[in-house]
Amino acid sequence: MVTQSEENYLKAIYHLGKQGSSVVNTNTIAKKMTTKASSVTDMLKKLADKELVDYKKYQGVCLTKEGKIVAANVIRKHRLWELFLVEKLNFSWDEVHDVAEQLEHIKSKKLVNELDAFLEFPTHDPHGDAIPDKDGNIQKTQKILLSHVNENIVCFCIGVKDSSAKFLKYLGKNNIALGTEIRVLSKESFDESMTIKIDDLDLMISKNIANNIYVKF
Amino acid sequence: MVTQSEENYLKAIYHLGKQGSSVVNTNTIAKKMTTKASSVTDMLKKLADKELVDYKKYQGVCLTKEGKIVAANVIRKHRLWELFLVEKLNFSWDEVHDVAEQLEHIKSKKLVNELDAFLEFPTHDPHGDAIPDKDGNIQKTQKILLSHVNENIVCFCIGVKDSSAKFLKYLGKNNIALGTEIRVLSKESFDESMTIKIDDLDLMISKNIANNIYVKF
DNA sequence: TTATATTTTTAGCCTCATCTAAAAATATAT
DNA sequence: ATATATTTTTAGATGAGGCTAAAAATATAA
Repeated sequence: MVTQSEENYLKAIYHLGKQGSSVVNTNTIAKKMTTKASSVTDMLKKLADKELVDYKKYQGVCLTKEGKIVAANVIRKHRLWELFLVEKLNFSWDEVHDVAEQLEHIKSKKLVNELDAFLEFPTHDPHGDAIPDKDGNIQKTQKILLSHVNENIVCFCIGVKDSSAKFLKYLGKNNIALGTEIRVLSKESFDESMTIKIDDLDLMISKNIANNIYVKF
Repeated sequence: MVTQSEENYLKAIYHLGKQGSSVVNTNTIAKKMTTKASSVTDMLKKLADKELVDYKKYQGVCLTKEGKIVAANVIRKHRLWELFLVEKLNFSWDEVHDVAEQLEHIKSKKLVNELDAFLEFPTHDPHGDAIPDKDGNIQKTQKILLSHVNENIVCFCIGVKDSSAKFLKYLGKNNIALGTEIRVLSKESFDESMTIKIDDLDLMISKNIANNIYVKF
């Protein structure tokens, strides 16, 4: 049995390394999880005993095959629940995270599969992140930062890098959601701010904003 | 903060006394929760400190007003989730319990209220038990055991006393569900078995079965 | 009413996940 | 290369929730 806490560590390692394949440091994990390095060390030992991570003292960790499957499954559940909350229960995309953090730990194969079917086998969550399939495989799409799009090009919002409630609220206020069409009108080379058109409305955004929106063509 | 374990104890006390108002013994709780009496005593002290129960050493416990609200809220969540699983995710009524035991502990006011609305403000769960409202008030309906119904009377299944998977499976096999019309054809005074008609099919049931089905007229 | 049985509580110990403080290993800078 | 800084691990403690075994309170029976 994998505990809730163990699942959270596996998820963090998965997110910090590329799908958990590259080595992640103790301190990095501690920061991500707002806990102490000593607590991380303890947990890494436990996860290593269970063969969910490859861990060498002082050398960092990465996930084993089994560890990746567990992590991907937790993330799958998290993202399915997020979508459920937004699509069926009127949550806005900045409200879903805390609840999904709880729901992702519910243990029931049937529940996940039925939820998946109920949502008609979605591929992406409300933030544009891909939902891993039953086997933990995750579909990669060509994501480009809005800040890298040239003048007079039309693109579509497919996700965000910063998914803090504050940023999501800002996007909501300016009618930027998943699928929203964005035309880059002009780029200011001085401060790298840009003017974009959304629903026939012009909007000036800073470099910082443009750097946190993923788009595709 | 009320922990998951505390919620489970409150729920047990609620179920064992009439809505937690009557005094419940340590051993009774221990049996219900398949734990040891000593563990129960420890928890009762903790709950008493938090003013969720009224507890006097050796004299048993009952819930305080606050304790009742917490318990009713957990039960409300449990029953809403059960209904969700059956109505939206194709669970059968003998499959829902374990998952609902997990889901009932998810903390989010918005989630419960939206789920309630999504299910169109239901009053009863898939086993026929009333769902407490937001304030913890529970609607009582006139429940009669099928075994007490007289010959030639028509009634409707509104719930079960025994909600074990085994019993629920038996009912499913014989097409007895919530709302099913049941006509009592004859009662055998010798062993108190009865013959009933369901969907034009005659069925012989033992006293034990008839004693675990609630009906109304 | 005294002895016996049952129930409940106490005392002490265990595991899990966390912490602090100190020690050990590794990395960086002069 | 040696001293200093940083990172990581170890050692020992804590609180929650559970356990066993023994003691204390209550209930039952002779």
